Amino acid sequence: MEAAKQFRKRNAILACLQGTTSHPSAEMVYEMLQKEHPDISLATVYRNLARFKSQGLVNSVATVHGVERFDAMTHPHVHFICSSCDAVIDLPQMEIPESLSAEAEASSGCRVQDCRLTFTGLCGKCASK
Amino acid sequence: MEAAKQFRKRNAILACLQGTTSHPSAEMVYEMLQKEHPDISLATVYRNLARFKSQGLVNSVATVHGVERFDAMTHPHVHFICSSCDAVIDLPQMEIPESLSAEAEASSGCRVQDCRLTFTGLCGKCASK
DNA sequence: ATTTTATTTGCAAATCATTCTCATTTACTT
DNA sequence: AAGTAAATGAGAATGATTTGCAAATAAAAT
Repeated sequence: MEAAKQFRKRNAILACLQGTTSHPSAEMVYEMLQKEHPDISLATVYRNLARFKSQGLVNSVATVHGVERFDAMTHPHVHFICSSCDAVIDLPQMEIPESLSAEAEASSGCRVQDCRLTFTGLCGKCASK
Repeated sequence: MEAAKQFRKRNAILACLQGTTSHPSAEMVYEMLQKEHPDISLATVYRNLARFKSQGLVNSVATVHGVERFDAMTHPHVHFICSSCDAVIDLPQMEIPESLSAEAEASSGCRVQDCRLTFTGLCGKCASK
């Protein structure tokens, strides 16, 4: 059984994002793909991340120290950013209350398309140091 | 009655942020100060914004198209970002439920220091076009 | 299968926001 | 007035991201 020849690198980039919960940056994706595709270019990673974003396959969930972090999970969820180690962590147990978006629209006249809830602080590891 | 001579530009930068609800970027602050201080340098704006941030006088509330946006309001509140015109708008009517941070800590073992709730969509103006 | 056409990619240069260096200016202290 | 420390301006440096372009790859047409 062969991997499809089409879009080999593009698919690898998407698979990389889908196979991790670490919310990597473009550079992190590039490094993660080095073994599998030693000849990949960083520009290709950026290009395809931009494409995925415009297709709704991938979201940018945060910008940490000026670096964009990505997530292949399209279902909106809650994140935690560690200010010590810069980890971006899912909080899958938590739900964003449905009512919030409606409340926002009602109180402001805006049309809400997306809602993001992000905590900052110290992750478990860093807190215990 | 005279304005203090001390820190004239620094104070102007802080006053600028405190006198607007538009969540400007460093560059926008720089432009807003052109009349009052035509000789100010962009580096000074960046330097002082960084200082204010580390002093807790100013928060960075969002990064829009790679550009950091600032807010002199330290009381945590809810924001709306228009994906069409890039406005960052306060939703002062809305409260972030107190319980959320506690829930996040309980479910994750993280120590929450800050909580940010941000909606994205079309602002009133852009929605009616 | 071979030619034609369109898409994807690598590389390097360009861009843009932000930070840094360093010489100068400003304000405070004596 | 002279000394000292902090703040500033100007421009160079940095770092992330984007872009231009030519080469490689894949798809379509023959």
